[in-house]
Amino acid sequence: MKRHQVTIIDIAQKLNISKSTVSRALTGHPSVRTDTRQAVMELAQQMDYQRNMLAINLSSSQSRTIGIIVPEFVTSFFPIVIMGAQEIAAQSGYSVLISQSNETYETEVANAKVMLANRVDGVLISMTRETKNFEHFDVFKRKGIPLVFFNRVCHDIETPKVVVDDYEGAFKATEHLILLGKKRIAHLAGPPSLYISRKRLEGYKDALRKHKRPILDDLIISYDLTLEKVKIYVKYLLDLPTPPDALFAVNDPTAIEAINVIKEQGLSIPEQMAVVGFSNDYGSALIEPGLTTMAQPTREIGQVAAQLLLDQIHTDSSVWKPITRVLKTELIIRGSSQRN
Amino acid sequence: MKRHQVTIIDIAQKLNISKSTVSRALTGHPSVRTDTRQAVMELAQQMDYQRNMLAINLSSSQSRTIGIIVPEFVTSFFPIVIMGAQEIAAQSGYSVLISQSNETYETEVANAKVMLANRVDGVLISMTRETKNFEHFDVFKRKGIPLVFFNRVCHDIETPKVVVDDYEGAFKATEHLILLGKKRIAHLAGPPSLYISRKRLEGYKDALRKHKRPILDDLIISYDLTLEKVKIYVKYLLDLPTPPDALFAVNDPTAIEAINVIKEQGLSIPEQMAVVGFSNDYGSALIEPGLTTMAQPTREIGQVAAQLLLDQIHTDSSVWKPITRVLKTELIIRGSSQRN
DNA sequence: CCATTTCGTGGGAGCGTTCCCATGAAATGA
DNA sequence: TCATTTCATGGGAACGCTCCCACGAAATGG
Repeated sequence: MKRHQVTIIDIAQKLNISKSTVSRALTGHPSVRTDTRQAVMELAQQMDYQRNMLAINLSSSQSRTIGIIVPEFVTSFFPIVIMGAQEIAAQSGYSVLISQSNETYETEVANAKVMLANRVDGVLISMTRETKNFEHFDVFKRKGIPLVFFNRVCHDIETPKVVVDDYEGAFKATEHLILLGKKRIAHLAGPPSLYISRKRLEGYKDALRKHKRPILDDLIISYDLTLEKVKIYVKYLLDLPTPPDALFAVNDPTAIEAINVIKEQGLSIPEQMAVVGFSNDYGSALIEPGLTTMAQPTREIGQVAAQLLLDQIHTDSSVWKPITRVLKTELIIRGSSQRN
Repeated sequence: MKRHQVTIIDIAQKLNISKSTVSRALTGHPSVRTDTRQAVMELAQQMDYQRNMLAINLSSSQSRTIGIIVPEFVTSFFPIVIMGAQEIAAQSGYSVLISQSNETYETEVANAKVMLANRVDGVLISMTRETKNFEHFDVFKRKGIPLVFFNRVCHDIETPKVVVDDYEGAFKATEHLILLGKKRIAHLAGPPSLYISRKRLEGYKDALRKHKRPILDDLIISYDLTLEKVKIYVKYLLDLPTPPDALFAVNDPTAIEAINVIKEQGLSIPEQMAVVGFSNDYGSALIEPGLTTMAQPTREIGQVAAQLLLDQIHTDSSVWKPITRVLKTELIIRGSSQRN
C-alpha cells in the first residue's frame, strides 16, 4: 500500500511557486528570498516532509554511504572498529553499509558486488584470511571508488592502509617476556597468508635475536585462527620434552583460550607459563589471571580509516596517495605475565 | 572525477536493441528470447556493468534496506543482535543501515529522521534508556513504514516486539539463589523507565514471595546502568548492618563489575556473596569465578526481529498484527553461584 | 485463409531530486 | 533616462531504472 509521499512538488503547488525554488530553499541556496524560504520551511515541517535520499542519490550519482566489509563479527575487534568508523562517517553525513564476509572468499567477492551495486562512495575493508586473489578489488580502482584497507591489508594494491605496528608490538611483547626471565618463549602464530601474522612473527624472532636467544622452530606454531584448535597446539607445547615457560599468542582470543587450557592442565600462570596476547579485547581484563597484551587502539583504527576514506572521496583520484597509517600499540601488563 | 557509468543504455546501443529489452533480460523477465538474454548477459559481464541500486530504489520507491537503531555498541549484546538481523536481511537481499543513539533521546530522534530520509523499508529498534516520549515513532506509522521493537520495547505503540521472558528469567535466577540456601538476596535493578527492568524486578519479587521470603527494600537498588556507579551501590550493600549474601544483577556487565568490587573487598564468591547476572555476555564465562547468568538467545533475537520486520514489509499494512514474540532464557550455572 | 491470440520488442512516462539556463523585475551606474 | 548588472524565480533536462502500453510478426484456431 504505497500512500503518496510528500514531495517538493506538493510544497511548491501549495505555495504556488516552482519546485526549483522549493529545492533551493530546502538546501540552503543563497538566492532565495528570506520570506519564501521561511514559508517553505514551515510548510515542509507541517506536512512532515522528509527529503528523499533515494532521489538525491540518483540525481547526484552518489550515495553518501561508505561500505565496510569485515571478516567476522564474533570477536569484539571489528564491531569496535565499525563503531569508530561510523562515528566519523556520521559526522560528515555519511551512512555506513556493513557486510561480513564470514572469512569466506566467495562471500567477500559477493559483498564487493553489493557495494558496487549500491554505489557506495568508498569502501573500508579487512580481508578474509583466505583471500589470496585480489581481482575483485580492481573494479573499484577502475570505477574510481576509493578503498581503504585496515587490519588485514593487501600490499599488492596501491591504496591507503591503516595498521598497527605489528612488528614493534610483537617485539615488545616478546621482550617483555624475556625481561621477565622467561627462557623458552613459544609463539602461537596466525596463518602466514596474513601480513599481520608474518609481521608479528618477525617481531617475535627479532626480539629473541636481540637478546641472543635461540629461535626454536619447535616452539613456533602457525595456525588458522579457528579457536577450537588452540587446545591441541597448547597441549602439544606442554607435552614437549622441555616445554616452554611462556607463550606469545597472535591475538587475544587465542591467548584467552590458551590460558583456559593451561589452567585446565593444572599449570600455574605466570609461574610455570606466562602468556601474552595481542589487541586488548574485551575479555582480556576479565579472565583470571588478567591477560597481558599489546593493546591496539581499536576504535581509533576505525576512525582513522574512515577519515582517510572520506579524504579520498573528497579529492580527485589523480592525487590519491597510498598513505599507510601505522598506529602504535601499548603493552598492558596484567597477571598473566606478572609475579603477583 | 566522475567517469561514465556503464548503464543499460550502453548495452542496448551496442546490441542495437532497446533499453527495455536489456532491462527485462537483466531482471529475468520471461518474455525475452533466450539468445537475446544470452547476448545481454554476456555483454553486461564483459563491460562490468553493475545494476545501479540508486536508480532501482528511486524507481521502485523502496530502498531494500532496513534500519536498525540501537542504544550502544559497547556491550556485546547489540552487535550480536545486529549480526543475527543482518543474516536474515541478507538472505532476502536486504541491506542494513545501522545507527546508534548513544543512549541519548535527541540522537534517537535524529537517527529516526535519517531512516526516514533514506526511505528504509522498515526499522528495528531498541530504545534509549531515557526515551519516554514516543512521538518520533508516530511518523513511521503515518508513512506506513513497519517498526519492530526488540529488547527495550515500547508498549504504547502497537507494533511487533521481540523480547525474552524477563519476568520468568528473573524469577528463575532468584529462585536458583534461594535454592542455593541464600537468605538475603539483593537486586541491583535497571531504571524503572525500562520495561525490562520492571519485569525483572517483578520476577525477583515473585520468586521471593513464592518461597515466603521477605522483600527487603534495603536490598533493592535501581540504577541507570552507568557502570561506574556499580561500585558505589555494591559497597553500600556490603556495608549494611546485615549485608546480603547474594546479588541478582539486572544484566551481565553490572554483575561482572559487581564481582570485581566484591573481590576487591576481600569477600569470597559464592560463599559470602553469590552473584547472578542476566544475558550471558561474552565476558561472563571469562571472569573468575564464572558468572551464573540467565542466557538470552541474543543472535536469535536479531533473527526473529528481522524476520518479523520482513514479514510486515511484505504484507499490506492493514493486516499487520502486533505480535509479541517472547523468547526463552536459560539458566547457565557457573562458579559465582556454585559451591566449588 | 482470415480473425484472434501470443510473443518479443520498442517507446516513453514516471520515480523525486538537482542544476543549468532562461526570464523578467528591480537595482545600479553613467 | 537607458543600458547593464543583480536578484529571485521558473522551466526543463538529467540521473538510470522499471513498467505500462503499443505494435508488428508469428502462431493458432475454426
